[in-house]
Amino acid sequence: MVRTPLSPWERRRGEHFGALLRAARGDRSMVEVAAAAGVSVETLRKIETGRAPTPAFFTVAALGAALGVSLDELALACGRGEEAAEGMSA
Amino acid sequence: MVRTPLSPWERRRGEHFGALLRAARGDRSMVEVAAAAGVSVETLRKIETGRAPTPAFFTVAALGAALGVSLDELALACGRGEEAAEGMSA
DNA sequence: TTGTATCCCGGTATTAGTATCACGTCCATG
DNA sequence: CATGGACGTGATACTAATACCGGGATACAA
Repeated sequence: MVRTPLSPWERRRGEHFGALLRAARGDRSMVEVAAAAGVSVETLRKIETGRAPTPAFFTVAALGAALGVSLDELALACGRGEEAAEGMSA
Repeated sequence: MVRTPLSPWERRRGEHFGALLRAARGDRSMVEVAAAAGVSVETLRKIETGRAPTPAFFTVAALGAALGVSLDELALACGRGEEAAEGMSA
């Protein structure tokens, strides 16, 4: 076992992350946003449903651009309460 | 063969992305930043050298938090090729 | 009813990310 | 010179993300 098998909280973070994206999608259809972001509808669905808890950075960036949401806010909303934000002693 | 085998410009984007992270790391050591971000040094090295052109979103988020850089700026600096790929022939 | 459009889920296939191991190198220190 | 730190690279292992395929359910219009 060499790779980290996705912690439970990572799964939950993925669900929350997908919920944020779905909320940002609003009334627009998945096909609409997926096409705008340049990803497949299946991928968008998996991310929104949390079945893809840790999507690629540029995938999220494209979705964020298509949805008009900030990546920093997304990361902040999902990464809070985790050591991912440590090291800010600067 | 169903997955997109990473376009050449995606590879270049990954190199540029890694260069940005390395620049943001400054004089700090890889071990330092990798530990702060919660990723392995090898992963950070691969991302910086561009051998991992499309890292995970939260990995980038952790690195961005450890380095004190904005995810939006990172995506903007590298993701501009997203829509530019339509007319980018070079 | 039929047709269309949206959403949703299962499986499948391939690539890619992440982590560990082992090697070598450079530089600074003892 | 020897040692230790950090950097770099190659190989290896395993999980995960992405895309494609088929299915289904619901809602609305013709």
